[in-house]
Amino acid sequence: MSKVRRATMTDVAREVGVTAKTVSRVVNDDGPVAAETRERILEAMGRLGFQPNLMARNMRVGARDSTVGLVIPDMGNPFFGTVAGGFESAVRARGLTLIVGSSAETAERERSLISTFLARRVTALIVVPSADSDHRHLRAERAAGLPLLFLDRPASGLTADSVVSSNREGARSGVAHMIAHGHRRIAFVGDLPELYTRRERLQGYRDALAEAGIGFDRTLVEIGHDHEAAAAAVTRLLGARSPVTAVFAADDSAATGVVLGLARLGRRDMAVVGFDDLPLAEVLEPALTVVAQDPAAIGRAAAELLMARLDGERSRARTVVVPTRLITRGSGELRPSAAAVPTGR
Amino acid sequence: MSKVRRATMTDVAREVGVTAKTVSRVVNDDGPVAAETRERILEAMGRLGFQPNLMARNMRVGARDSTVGLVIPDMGNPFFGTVAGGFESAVRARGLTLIVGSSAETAERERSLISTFLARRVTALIVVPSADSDHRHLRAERAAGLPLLFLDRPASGLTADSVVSSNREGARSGVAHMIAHGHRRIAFVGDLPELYTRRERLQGYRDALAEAGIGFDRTLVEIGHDHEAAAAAVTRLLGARSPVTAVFAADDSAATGVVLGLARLGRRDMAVVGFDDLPLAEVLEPALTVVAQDPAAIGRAAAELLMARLDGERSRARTVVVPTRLITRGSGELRPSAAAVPTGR
DNA sequence: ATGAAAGCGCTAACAT
DNA sequence: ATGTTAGCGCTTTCAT
Repeated sequence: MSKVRRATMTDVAREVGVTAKTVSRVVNDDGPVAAETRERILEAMGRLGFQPNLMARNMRVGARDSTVGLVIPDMGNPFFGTVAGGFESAVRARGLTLIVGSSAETAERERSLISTFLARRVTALIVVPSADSDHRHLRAERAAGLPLLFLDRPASGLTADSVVSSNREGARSGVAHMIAHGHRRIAFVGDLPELYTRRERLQGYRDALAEAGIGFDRTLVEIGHDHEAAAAAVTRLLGARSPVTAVFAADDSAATGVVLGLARLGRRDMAVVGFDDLPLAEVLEPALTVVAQDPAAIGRAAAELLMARLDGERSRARTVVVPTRLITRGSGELRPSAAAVPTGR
Repeated sequence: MSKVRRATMTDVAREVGVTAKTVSRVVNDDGPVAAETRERILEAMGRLGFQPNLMARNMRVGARDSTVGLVIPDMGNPFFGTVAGGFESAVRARGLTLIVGSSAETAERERSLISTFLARRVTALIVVPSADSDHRHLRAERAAGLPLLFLDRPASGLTADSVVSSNREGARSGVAHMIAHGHRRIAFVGDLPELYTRRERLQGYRDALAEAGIGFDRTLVEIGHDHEAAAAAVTRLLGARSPVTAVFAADDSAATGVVLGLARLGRRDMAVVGFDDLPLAEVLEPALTVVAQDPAAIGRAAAELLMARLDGERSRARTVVVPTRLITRGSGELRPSAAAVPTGR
């Protein structure tokens, strides 16, 4: 019952009366082995419950560990979970295993995780950078040929491959959608201003306004880092002298809060478009129109980029932009309500 | 730019003019080193970008790999993601890293992942079993002292530690809640019958009925494996000669489908209680009453159990049941509507 | 077709 | 305070 030594190749070899090398040949299908010897070795392996020690193998072969290190802000966030899943299923055929950790959006935990992963000699490193992190310390790794990839947000202080959503264009299309339905006073509710994704989406919002010749009003831009903050923001926006008729919620947390705030106010007449799809979006009343990201595709794109690097592709750093898609369900198609339309001059 | 050899302890030692062992002493804070030597070693380490090779260390120390292998059905599912996150933050202080893979609910992928993890010599193994898997093959590992833990569902063919939600009692309380509000015809909509969690929750449903002296009617038990199936189930249940007045949705997918189905029918008068909380639950109209699980607590409980085992606890297999909590928000408190109440005999 | 020796990077157990 | 030797489990290289 106590921790017993696992069978090694040498154990198996001794059982059969051969050398470890011969067992190794059987295990790796490498070099000739007499059919009968192979039989006996396989039998002994089964009997002893032998499993080759991957650590030892990787070490001797001088190969890196057959893992890919992944640093994400939060494992409970289905967006990152789905990205990770898409990545994992794309690389598993190659014998790569995923090793993950949460940075909790802090630069310090991010660094400590990266450092653990490097110590493990991961085959490649994927990072979703936290807001205040700096990646210059990875330059040496990059120079040494370690495939490095940044996800959802670009690296800072370092040029490297990255995969991101089409944040700007996605946001632009979502806002343009509401403009096309007659809205001119459209609020932007999003995460903290230092976040890359928020900045990009805010740009997209401004792009859409500019295209339509609508002036940018900074009082319509609110921070809604969590549900309650976003709900409060909506209340403020609707209580203003010249209230908005539509809201663009730049991430799922903001969208949830906006919907919540509107529900509390009993307002069903506001147009809303969210960024990032929500499982219950179609159940809401009105059903929520969103700019959907494709997290599984992001994971797959990351896998492809990385595998190309592992296959020796030496081209310069690439950024893959994964398209978003507007899913219209009702909330974005509401026309400006009479009640909310400014009384005019 | 090509894959360059990483600096080793010997490289550092040579730089400084000492032996690898001395460098090792500095790195591991193990044994005395002259202050000045230490300085020079640290300097050289920095200059060469030395990072100790964890694989080599683990191997020499005869320790297992400092990782915990985790097999979950789906990384994109926030429930499992949050469990994993809770576990990870609890074990990180111990220097353990999480290595994960998705089984996609298939026994075959589950086995292949387990096998990869064993080959890596993980320190412990955590598995969320897929419906048709068999864990007898892990008996030898267990006997050899590998800490083994089953999550969310028990192992099959093997006695081992496990952590589960209080599925039965949680479901009982959710259904009892609706009974307390006057409902007697309550439907059960859940996942496929072979799933452990569904079976337990169905038992809880029956417990609640029995307590209230309400007969069990198998025609009120429906399968809603995905949203659409659950929505269709609701339509059937309401179209019956003697329609239900309340629905217990035994998992989040069923709950989403039930809410969706009711919305399509325009029925706001049905009591609904879901199992497992949903991010938008409070935004629904009426807001969704749920039996909430506590995935982070499940992860922490798993970490504690496992760490106790690593510390040598040899007691027999334990099952930790993590409590659920009824969150009342409105949908479970609706009284049976006149329209839906059976006309009586 | 099989084996012997050496070594991957590190550390345990002894020296000195 | 530092060094030597040996070996973790495996594979490479070269013999036989």
